[in-house]
Amino acid sequence: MTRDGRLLRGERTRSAVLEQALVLATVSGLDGLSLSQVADALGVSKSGLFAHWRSKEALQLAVIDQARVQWTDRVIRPALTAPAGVRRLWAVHDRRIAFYEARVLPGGCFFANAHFEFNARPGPVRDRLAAQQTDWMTFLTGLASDAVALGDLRPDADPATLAYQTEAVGICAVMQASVLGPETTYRQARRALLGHLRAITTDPTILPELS
Amino acid sequence: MTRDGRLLRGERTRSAVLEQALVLATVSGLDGLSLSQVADALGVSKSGLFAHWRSKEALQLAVIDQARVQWTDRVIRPALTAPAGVRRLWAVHDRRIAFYEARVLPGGCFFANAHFEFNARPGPVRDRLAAQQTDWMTFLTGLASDAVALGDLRPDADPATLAYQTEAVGICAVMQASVLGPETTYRQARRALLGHLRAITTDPTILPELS
DNA sequence: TATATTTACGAACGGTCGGTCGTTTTGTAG
DNA sequence: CTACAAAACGACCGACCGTTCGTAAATATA
Repeated sequence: MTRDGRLLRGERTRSAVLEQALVLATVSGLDGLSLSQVADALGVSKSGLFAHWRSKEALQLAVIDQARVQWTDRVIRPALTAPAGVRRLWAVHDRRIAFYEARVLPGGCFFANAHFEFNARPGPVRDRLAAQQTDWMTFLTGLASDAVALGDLRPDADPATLAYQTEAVGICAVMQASVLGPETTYRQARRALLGHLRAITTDPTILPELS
Repeated sequence: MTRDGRLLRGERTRSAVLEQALVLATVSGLDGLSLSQVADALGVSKSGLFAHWRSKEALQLAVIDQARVQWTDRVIRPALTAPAGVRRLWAVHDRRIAFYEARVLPGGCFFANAHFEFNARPGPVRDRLAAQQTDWMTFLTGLASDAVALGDLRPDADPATLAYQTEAVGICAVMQASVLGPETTYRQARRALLGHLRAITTDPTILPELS
């Protein structure tokens, strides 16, 4: 247990900076972000940031980790309360859309923004983003696989394809929301996946109705 | 017919700049792009660019138009040779994936990258990107609608949902290609949509086999 | 030839960027 | 109170940004 007030202060500002940087990164981009921007938004000095991170890149990597923590807390963990199988896969998708709906991040989805920003720029940032993406797809594929193994889905359903479709519908949602309007888009995003799941499930009664 | 060699020279460099800027924008971003970068890549002077576009923003808008022309030439127009109906919708998707596969743009998809870069930044650039996106979705919805009207698809198929799913699978493809590998991803992207189309068509024989 | 017109250039500007450094402030420990 | 350690600051650096401006080169017209 840390009782040193100096360290406590450091950790407090450190986490405040990460939170703010995560928000700003979804608007200006993870690279478009400027350190002055972050510092000014928090009323701290730019040079003070270098006491916590040696370079901008180090801060960017920390922001990625922060985004992952947020995603786990607000999307994955709540969804894990649903029973394993197709209902849990649906819960993850539903929570994800709810996360977008709640406008937690003004720029929509940190991972989508950052991924498209860095996917053609080799380096540690791109690598970490890619790792997050593979982890996420592995997670989704595992959920789909469980749903098949538990008999919730027809045995010929391909977990990889289902994971791909789930991710596709989710990404497309956050992409279109700012253009076609959130309400229409998110309804469409739920309808598209739920309709598909109901079509391949062995027991439609365990899934919510199409609205 | 313009015969003035001065104007001809201007148009030549103008289009060369747009072509180069489009390529670089998919790597560095439409805003991350720097004018020196574009100028150096072509061996022209940075100040010379301002003879053609009054500001960086004007160039960005021109690049968007250039990207639209390229997209029309390489995706839409070739697909229009397919017979109207579900085959044409499939042809558009297939050509789109082929466009990604051909690595025409090193950063994957200009519109996806630019959209995620600007979707939270109000201004003329965002507005034009949004307009392109609505046009594209209108186009896809029209194709789906035709497919229903022609009797290629079951009458209860919803064109808007089908357009949404088509776009989702396409976007997800270019997103995942750099992470999961192009071959797997693009096969998945084709399989996902083709499987869905075959499931809702009235005559599966007019569509290619699932591979 | 002389004169416009258009494209393209080099030099320079103010501003912002990421980053460094020495110092001050804040808190702990003897 | 003194000595020390961590956090935060202000001033400053070189590099690059988008942009402006006066000028030279190329091409048209007379």
